Amino acid sequence: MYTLSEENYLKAIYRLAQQTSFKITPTAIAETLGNNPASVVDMIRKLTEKQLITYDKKKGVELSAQGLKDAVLIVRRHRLWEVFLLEKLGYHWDEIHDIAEELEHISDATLADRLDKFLGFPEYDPHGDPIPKANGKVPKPYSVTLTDLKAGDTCRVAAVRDTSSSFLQYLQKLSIGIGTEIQLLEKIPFDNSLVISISGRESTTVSQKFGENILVD
Amino acid sequence: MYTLSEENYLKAIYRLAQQTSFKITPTAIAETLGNNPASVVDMIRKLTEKQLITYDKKKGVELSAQGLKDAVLIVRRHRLWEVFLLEKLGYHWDEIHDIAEELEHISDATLADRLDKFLGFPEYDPHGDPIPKANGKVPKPYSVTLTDLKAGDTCRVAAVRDTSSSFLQYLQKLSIGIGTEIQLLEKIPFDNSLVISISGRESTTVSQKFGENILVD
DNA sequence: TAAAATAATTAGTCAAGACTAATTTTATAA
DNA sequence: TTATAAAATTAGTCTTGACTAATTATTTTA
Repeated sequence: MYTLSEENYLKAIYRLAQQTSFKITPTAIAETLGNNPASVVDMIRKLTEKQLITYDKKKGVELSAQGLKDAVLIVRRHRLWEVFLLEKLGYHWDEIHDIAEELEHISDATLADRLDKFLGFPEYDPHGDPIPKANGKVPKPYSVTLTDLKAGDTCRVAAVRDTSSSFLQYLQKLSIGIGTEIQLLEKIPFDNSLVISISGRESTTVSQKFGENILVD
Repeated sequence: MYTLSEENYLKAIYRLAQQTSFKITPTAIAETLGNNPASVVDMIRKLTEKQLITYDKKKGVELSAQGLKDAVLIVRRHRLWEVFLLEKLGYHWDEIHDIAEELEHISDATLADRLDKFLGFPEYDPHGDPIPKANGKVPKPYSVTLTDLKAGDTCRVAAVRDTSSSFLQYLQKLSIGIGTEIQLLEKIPFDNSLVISISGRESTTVSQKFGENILVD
């Protein structure tokens, strides 16, 4: 299909498009991938030539129909492999992301669909992200974060935005997983820290950054 | 661990060492990988620097202890993934090799062992090749080929040497699989063709090349 | 609006890993 | 044993996808 690099750019652009409503700039892509903006400009040229994206100073980078289709497939594969690693091979929450980053590039045409069937057509991956369907349809992802709540509100954790093992290990330590009930007790105006109660237990304080990475139902 | 290329060279050298008793030359490696001998010489230098192989005009290329260990792990991963693809995802015999060529490079440290356990510690892959154990021990592969038999001998197919889909599809057409009974009726001296009876049915003639790629029990 | 800061781009470089063409070494055959 | 063929090696090139440094555009901010 494409090179590893091309696939990673497509995926990064797709993720940015999902997460933010701002236009997608070379700098934003560079930050996402940990690359130099100059390298990104090169790849933008390449992907534009292959008609996988369009780039316009005003509108930023956008996926073409084909680019979107390809990006969705990569995300589908990633999330299916995560389910496999967790459910079938017994990995933990915080271990699966990096392995799925490799597995998502396996290119066989029928692999994703076979895996999907083998796993029983799961709707969400272990981080709560929706798994794109075989037809390319993507269930609407959760979008309300803990920081969007008002003091006093109670919710359940539906998904996590950051899937790094450092974040997931922190969640583990706090006994937070998908489905955990959280009540927002207070927002500290100074730095937007959040005082929360996890599963009805005594209160804990977490940062704004933490709250922005917890998606709730 | 290593680059894709390095891993493929290690695997190719390992396979050659298993298959032939001749010394392993740059040309032989080049043929195996479909590369130019000049490229092979470059990589021999690189792998020698990394102490994964030794190279001596007299002895040819040999894997070091470390190189052997790494090569065996790659082969272990390849064969385990083949079992997974066939048994769990329902792929056919002739489809799994190429996908496993990609999957074998997934580098997580515990993946092979988890997969092994998940699959129930299989001894052989779908082509009859022995799956190296977690401790690096490799069960002795089958080594007697159809061409080694005498006219009149009967045997069972234990493994196939060539795992290309063209060969496997040919076997499919002849209704030959692992375990199939074959009797060698006659060897044609002119070109070493073999007249065989498959599962006791009427005779078929196959080439010497064919016979060399069927390992029997 | 002009100055300063930030972002985007260009130009040139580098490493990996392939290639071709040319040369040297080794093996085979007359 | 010399001539020829085959194999190995060297030298130089190419592509991919990164980089840095320098330059040009575009935003912010004073």
